[in-house]
Amino acid sequence: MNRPVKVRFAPSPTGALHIGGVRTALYNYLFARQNNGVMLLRIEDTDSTRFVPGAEQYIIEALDWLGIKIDEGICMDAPDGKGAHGPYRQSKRREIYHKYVKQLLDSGNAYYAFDTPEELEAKRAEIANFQYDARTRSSMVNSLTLPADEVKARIERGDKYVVRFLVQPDEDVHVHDLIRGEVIINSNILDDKVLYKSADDLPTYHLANIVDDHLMEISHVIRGEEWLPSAPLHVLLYRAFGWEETMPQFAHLPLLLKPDGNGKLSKRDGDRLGFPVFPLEFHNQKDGSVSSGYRESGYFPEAVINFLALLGWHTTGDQEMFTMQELIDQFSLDRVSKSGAKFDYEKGKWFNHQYLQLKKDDQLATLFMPILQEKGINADPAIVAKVISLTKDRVNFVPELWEQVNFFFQAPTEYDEKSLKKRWKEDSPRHMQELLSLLEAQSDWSADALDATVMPWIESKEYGVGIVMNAFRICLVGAARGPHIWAITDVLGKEETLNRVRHALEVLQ
RNA sequence: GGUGCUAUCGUCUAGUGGCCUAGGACAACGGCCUCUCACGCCGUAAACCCCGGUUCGACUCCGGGUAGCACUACCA
Repeated sequence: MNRPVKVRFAPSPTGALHIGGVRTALYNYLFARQNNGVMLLRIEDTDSTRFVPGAEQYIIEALDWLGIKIDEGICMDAPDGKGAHGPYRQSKRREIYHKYVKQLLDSGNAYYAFDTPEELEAKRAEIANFQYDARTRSSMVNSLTLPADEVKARIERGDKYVVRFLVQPDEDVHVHDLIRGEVIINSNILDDKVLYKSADDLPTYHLANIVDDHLMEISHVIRGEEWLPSAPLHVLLYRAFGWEETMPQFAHLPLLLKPDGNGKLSKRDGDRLGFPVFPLEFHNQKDGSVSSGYRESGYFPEAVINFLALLGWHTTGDQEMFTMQELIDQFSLDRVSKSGAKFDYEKGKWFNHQYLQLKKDDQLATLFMPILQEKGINADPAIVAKVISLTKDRVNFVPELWEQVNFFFQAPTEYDEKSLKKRWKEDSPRHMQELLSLLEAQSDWSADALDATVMPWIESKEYGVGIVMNAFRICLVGAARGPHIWAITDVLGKEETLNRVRHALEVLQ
């Protein structure tokens, strides 16, 4: 059966979008685009207790920043969703779920259960590995054990109840996974999952997910590996609804793991190791916490995409740099690895370095200007672009440019001690005095002309190029670093250069 | 505990029975370049989890171990 490709990304608005979620969204997007399919965004807000204000907007903004475009559902230009299958927020779909829960109840695939959370808890404490299933449901309080009229009476009286899925025992359930192949799980280990919660009159993930994917005509469910254990339940649900024919194909993605140690990557790991685990900075309105983001850290979206795409997927060959279009062209689910990938932040930095080198100097200047202004510097964009061209190859991020270029805009007020110790010699003041006189007389300030004046002078005096130039550098920069010296004098100009030498001569002895 | 998934350099991975004395990238280390710091370039070190089996031949296939991970909620 060849259905049009339609995938969905269905996050819960419970906080900032985790980087693992971003990768899931990315793989969905790549798959959709490659197959001329549709990418849908649905908000799974069926847990009213975990709802975080602003999280949904955050998700939309993050995907937009990364260039993951949404064709249907909630998106930037349609905050309430666009498409023929709305609403796209599960909390707005209560009536729809009511209808389908009833269908399951009527067909005998689900039943009412009156056990309270406390009773269940007690049961779990009492019986090790207690599971609500074929073995135990007969000893619980539900519509299978209660007389029909009492069930009716309880419901009418307003007793709290949940609806549970009736799982038939002793059956091998087959799940065909596009990445892992055939996964077989016996129904005995499945419990009678709650499909409908009493607490907030909303379905659980399992029910809502199946109903929505069916109604929204999803062809492929590409999601994290944490869902693999419940995939058989989902298959059973499709069957119970009579939707097996159009059941989506499944692909369960490997998890993103901690850079060190074991376990999946968490927000805490980012805090602990000093890197963001969220695409954008997030201000949690619920608990007041602030989490750093890739965008605010100076990452380019292309770099994040490239980095993430390769964490769990690779083609044959040695290509490392991929544009979004190349990823779309080359992506394939059967080349997604089966094992989890440790999150290697260092490689992420390298990707950003590569993309930064690819940018034009004036683009970088535009990005850097606000940072300069923050430092109280109003510079000519052309000069900024010029100094960036001299220094960009030594940084990974735009904000790092500051420490590379600051001396172009601010004369050194103090001099790096280590540099002085190593490069400021006993003769340096005398050398600089002589150099000063030489440069004062210099009319042509071009790099070539300066070189033609200074080098022969050093040679004739036998001072040593390194000795003089490094001392000169300390005068101009304040430390032993920076681009080629004539590139620096070129930007500084004659007067500023001379002033810096004079100042150094006053301060340094 | 139960169930499932997974297993190549420190990390991300290439490898689909002979092309493998296992390739690339990040990180590490060394060298070159050089007025400095970087970048860049060149190079070095670094891996097939273990044990069986199948086969003329296993990193590749099968079985068993082991280890890691995930799930095991009226959370998603």
